Amino acid sequence: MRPNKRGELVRKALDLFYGNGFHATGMDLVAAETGVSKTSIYKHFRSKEELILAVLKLRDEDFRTWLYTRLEARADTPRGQLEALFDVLQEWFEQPGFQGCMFIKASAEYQSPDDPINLQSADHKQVLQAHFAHLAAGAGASDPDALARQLMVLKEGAIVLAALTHSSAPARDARAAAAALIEQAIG
Amino acid sequence: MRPNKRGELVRKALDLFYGNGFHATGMDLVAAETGVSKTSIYKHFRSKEELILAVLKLRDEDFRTWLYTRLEARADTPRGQLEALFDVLQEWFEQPGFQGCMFIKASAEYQSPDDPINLQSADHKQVLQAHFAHLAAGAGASDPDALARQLMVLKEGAIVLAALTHSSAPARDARAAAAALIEQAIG
DNA sequence: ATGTTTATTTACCGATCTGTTAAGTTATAT
DNA sequence: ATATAACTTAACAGATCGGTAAATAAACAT
Repeated sequence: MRPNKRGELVRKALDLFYGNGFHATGMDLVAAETGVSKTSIYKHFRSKEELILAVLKLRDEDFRTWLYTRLEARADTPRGQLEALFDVLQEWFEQPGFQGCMFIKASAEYQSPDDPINLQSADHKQVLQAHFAHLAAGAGASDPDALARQLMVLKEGAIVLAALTHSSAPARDARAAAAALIEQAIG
Repeated sequence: MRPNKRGELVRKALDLFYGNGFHATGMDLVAAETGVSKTSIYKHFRSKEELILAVLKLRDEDFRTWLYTRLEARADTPRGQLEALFDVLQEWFEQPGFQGCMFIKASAEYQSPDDPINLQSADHKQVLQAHFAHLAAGAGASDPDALARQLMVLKEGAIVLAALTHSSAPARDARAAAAALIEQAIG
């Protein structure tokens, strides 16, 4: 398989899993939609689980790169980027294909605490929280970790409700709440 | 089927779906675990989807009854109940079988916007939000709906993160955030 | 040109999926 | 006692699940 063909496969599999769910998307469909035969898929991934893990890895990279880039485009100070978080998330919610957070959905379908899919999803959230804590520290927050955790709560809540209501309105509610919390934590 | 036998069936199906997921739980397993034959199940529910909808209806009643009861046990004023919300949620997170919000998981697996399962999940959130708005109005909030929406964002975020991290810590972060928002909205 | 690897198609495996059919059992009501 | 309904077991569809084996075609190096 050409090296970039594998990337196309994972990327297309991402769309299928994201749009239809993990259990509901069979490997036959993945093969049909990617044009890669099932035999070839299983040459590169020993199981469906391994393919899902590769998909989640790609999603983590894509999403974090996109988020960080959009935050930097909106503000060049740590505090400004924290305040811009829910404006950027609102952009995401308003994109045509928005269907919620892939990691939340993955851990909802594979909820055993020691399932690799669950662990990798938890890791994604951990990396994001560390980034927010880094920004909070740069902005001079008295307790950067606490502010980061609070922003994470708002972020996950906004994503879930935006997906459930098919509306970007929760981003505005979260934005208002975040502004108050940031003001309180930094001054 | 005896009238209470049907209730036992739905209740046991709830446990199975909640613990294993919806697609991952087959009707054969439901029949085996409930002791109700598959034929009898299909006498009362025309499809798996109808059973799931009955399960969600039961969950909505159970959860809201439990939540309202616990809130009233902790405070007898609207504002007090709003402030107690995340203490009560923390109780939930620390219960042995806690596995996140069933409605979020249901809408994650059946994400088509017009899927009855998705619509019923959205309805549950709507009813809860209306209750919070009622409390906020009783507490004298200047914009009760806005406060209710913000609390919903915190609530969903706390639930998702508690499930993902297998910890009740997000309840404390959400509690602190909620206290600031309530103080700001009511004074 | 020839041998070797690499990828593809096609068909298949056993298990499980939702849902049904047919025949037998149990309980209830008259 | 007997008719009727409720419920059971058991087997069966037809489709799909994740995953493989064998045969074929294309790319490659020598």
